[in-house]
Amino acid sequence: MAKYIHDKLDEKWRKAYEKSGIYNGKIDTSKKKAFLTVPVMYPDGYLHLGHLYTWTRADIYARFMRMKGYNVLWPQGFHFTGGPLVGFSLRIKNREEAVMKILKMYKVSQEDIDRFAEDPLYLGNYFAKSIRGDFDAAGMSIDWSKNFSLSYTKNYSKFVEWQFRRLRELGLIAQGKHPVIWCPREDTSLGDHDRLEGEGESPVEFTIIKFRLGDLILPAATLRPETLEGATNLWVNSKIPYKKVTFNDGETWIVSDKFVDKSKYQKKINKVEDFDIKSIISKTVENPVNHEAMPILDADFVDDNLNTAIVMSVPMHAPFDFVYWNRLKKSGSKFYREAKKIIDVSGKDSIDIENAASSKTSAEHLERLTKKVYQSEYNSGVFNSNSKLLSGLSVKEGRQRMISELKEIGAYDVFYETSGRVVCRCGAVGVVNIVEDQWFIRYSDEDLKRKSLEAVEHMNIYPDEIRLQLVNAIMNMEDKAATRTGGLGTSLPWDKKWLIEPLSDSTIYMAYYTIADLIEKLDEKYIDDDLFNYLFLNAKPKSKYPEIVNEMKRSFEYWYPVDMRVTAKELIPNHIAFFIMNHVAMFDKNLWPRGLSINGWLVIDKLKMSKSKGNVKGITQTVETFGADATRLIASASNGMDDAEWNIDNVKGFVDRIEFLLDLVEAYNDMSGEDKLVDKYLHSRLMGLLKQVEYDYEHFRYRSAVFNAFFQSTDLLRFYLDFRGSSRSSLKSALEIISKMIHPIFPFVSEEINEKLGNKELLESYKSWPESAHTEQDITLEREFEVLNRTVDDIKNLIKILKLQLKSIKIGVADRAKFEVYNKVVGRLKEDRDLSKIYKEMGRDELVKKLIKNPNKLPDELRDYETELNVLKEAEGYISKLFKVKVQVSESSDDKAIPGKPKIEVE
RNA sequence: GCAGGGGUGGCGAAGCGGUCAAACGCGUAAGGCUUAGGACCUUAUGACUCAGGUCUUCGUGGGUUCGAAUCCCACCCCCUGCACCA
Repeated sequence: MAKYIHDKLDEKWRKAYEKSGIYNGKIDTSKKKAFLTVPVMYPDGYLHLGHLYTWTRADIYARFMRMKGYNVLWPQGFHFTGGPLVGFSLRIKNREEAVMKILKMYKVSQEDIDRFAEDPLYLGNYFAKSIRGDFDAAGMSIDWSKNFSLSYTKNYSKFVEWQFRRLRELGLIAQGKHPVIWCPREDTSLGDHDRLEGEGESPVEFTIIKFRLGDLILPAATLRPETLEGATNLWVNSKIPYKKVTFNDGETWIVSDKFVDKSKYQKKINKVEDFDIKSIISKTVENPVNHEAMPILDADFVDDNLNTAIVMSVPMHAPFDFVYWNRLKKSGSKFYREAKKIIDVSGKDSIDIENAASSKTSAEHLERLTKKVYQSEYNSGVFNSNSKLLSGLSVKEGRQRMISELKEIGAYDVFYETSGRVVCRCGAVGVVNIVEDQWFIRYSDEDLKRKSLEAVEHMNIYPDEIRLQLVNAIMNMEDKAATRTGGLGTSLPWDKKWLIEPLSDSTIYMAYYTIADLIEKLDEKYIDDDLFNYLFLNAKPKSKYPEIVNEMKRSFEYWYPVDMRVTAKELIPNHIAFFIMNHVAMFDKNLWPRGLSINGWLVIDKLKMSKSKGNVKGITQTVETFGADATRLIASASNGMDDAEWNIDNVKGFVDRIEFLLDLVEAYNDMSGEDKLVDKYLHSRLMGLLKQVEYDYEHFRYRSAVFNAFFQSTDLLRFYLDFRGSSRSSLKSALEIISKMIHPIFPFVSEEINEKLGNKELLESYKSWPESAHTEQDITLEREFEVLNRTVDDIKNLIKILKLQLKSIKIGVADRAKFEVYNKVVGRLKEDRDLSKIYKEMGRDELVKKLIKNPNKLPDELRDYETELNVLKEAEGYISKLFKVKVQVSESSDDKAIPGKPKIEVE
């Protein structure tokens, strides 16, 4: 038994590849090129199998392409821009428990931990190194000579500055105001990852309707200004404190105490005074649109965490309002009057608030109901004649109409509120701040969108469903805020207080890979916009450049555009869309991206479990335990972008089969059998698999690739040996094909097999992928081997049923005449399936009756008499070995012997 | 709300108009092996049968077709993303 000792084997071949320099992309104009990239990652922690999934998929592409004769460049950089490194450093500084536990688990020295807390760059470089080590251990064929970090590498920052000046020249940069969730304590924007609570919450625009009470303004905040004509009153809450705020524009508002703090980010405050809300309860304001009187009433559901804490009451369109309004009716209040319903919803979406909110009045129930009412009215509501202003309009139209009406009469304002509670890591509750001078990239530009869609149309996208998603993402693209105030990054060249944020400084960096190593050798004085214009936009050179610049230009022109970008699906609506759109904006059409391959998430079941046991498996540990090749099996977790559950038990079957192949590689040389039908079958099947596997690799269907290239092919070999196949040349050729088919996925073990077969060259050093096109498959023969397998199953079945002590087996293959009838029926069935007609045409043959008796099981494959007979005859020994009795195969004219289904007699 | 994806056996997951009771893997059961456990091997795993047979299933309800898990329509349910944040 050959033992699969992966660590030795891995090391041997890793070194061989390193020495060969195959991973280093060198210009070779005699070869077609393939430029592969995977997005840069943040070096803010250790790599785990989930990350490795994407990179392994990319690596398989790289290796497959090399075997197909392509010159492959696959560089990899890291991303330092923005918050992640700074954030991680801060968490270490705060000695957050979860973070410290991980660092301890990986045995990071105290000295390093202390430096992490002070120096995010040190931290980034530390983890970048660790991640590189993991990639190498797992056999990634990355060209590290072109590694750099965004935007930490100084020359890359210059490249980004050039990009932004160019975008500005193209009219794709704009400045404007922008609502952002803000930490009032730290005075910075509050990103998702900086939040203790409220991930995914965003600013929501509320309409403020100004109700006037003398000089005072009662600002009711609402998401549904269109219901104003159905309003009966205002609600305030006497249990919460209110203030009288005078703003710089001269208006004085009555609002909750809590609102005052929030409002200063959106309006300039002049003066704040205490206010006794009870002093205005029961007074009346006027509805600014229909001039009806609206009393100010007390209600304890008014929440001062939300907005102004002045609520416009619309009982027939808001369940909470209805419940409280209904109480007035019951208590016989003088303020009660009939509330008007102004929006109708037809059909089954209609909700009767009177019914739904009368019996059950729990807050949860009312909240759910509110959502439903809001949705159904927004989607299919129409204003009825109770609304003078909006009658006949849909709710969507009515809202716009009402807003312009309110603007006209000076009763309109807006206020942004967070869509849910947001809490900063520092503990402060987040508010919405309106940033006045934010810089945007104008992704909404129609011309840019149009050209980007054109780019997408010409891209190879795997799986192709992604194309639709990408088209939608681009069509719906709005302007993107491209700058921020905190974190790491490149300053905006014309407004230095801003840093270019990470999704905006990482859109065309793939072009920089092609010069990343060379530019470091160039004198700084040449590195400016003129250089980049010359290199990337083919502008006339402004200076006389040293030779290295021409080398850079040749490199860019050889490798560009990006042929394949491999990434996980969450980047489609943002990074991938930006990547495409910036290429379209900056570069000529022939430099636009050409390919995209998307994967889902990898869910690692068993590893999580072992983690809780304290038995952590990072990449290094996994590779040490199972070997690089076995670790790479994760790539087979899924065919497309579905999330894949991965179970480390899969590795067991892998080792078993690898050892089988290694054994066979030792043993095949001693075999000396003749070539028989089974050898033809073996070859035919392998050719079929090869064709399938090639398709699988080309379409990034790696689950299927592993299944066919590895599991199916080893099953086939096992069958061949069980069948007593023993041809030395057949086995050698089979092992050769299999080792090549599995090589992109299992590069190291396949090289070992390849070497033992006597091949000296590395499989990626020449065009080694076997051709399958010229070799015809023998489908008829394959079918007859299926007949054999089915017959064996049937025999097993019979023995079980009869419970007999088996003495001998007789197999009767149908005679030549039956095959003729059979093939005639099959041929006829290809024309149409009118069974009664066929029955008439074919005559009252017993066999015809049998064949078409069950419409679900109509035969559809032609069969060959001689092949069937010969295959089964050759299989006599095989069947005899299986059942350990004498087997006799002969022709039979018995009715039970049907083509494809021989007669079986057991005794 | 907008956009995208999905509902198949105990589980994961193939199939995407015709040998589909449904690949492959896991789990489970029985047997072999073993001092025992693990690993490994064999068999079974929708129901009813017992000479290779029959019936019922692929979210729900309709439709197209000789034939549908696969195509069309409607409905129900689930997941993901929605931007200044990686």
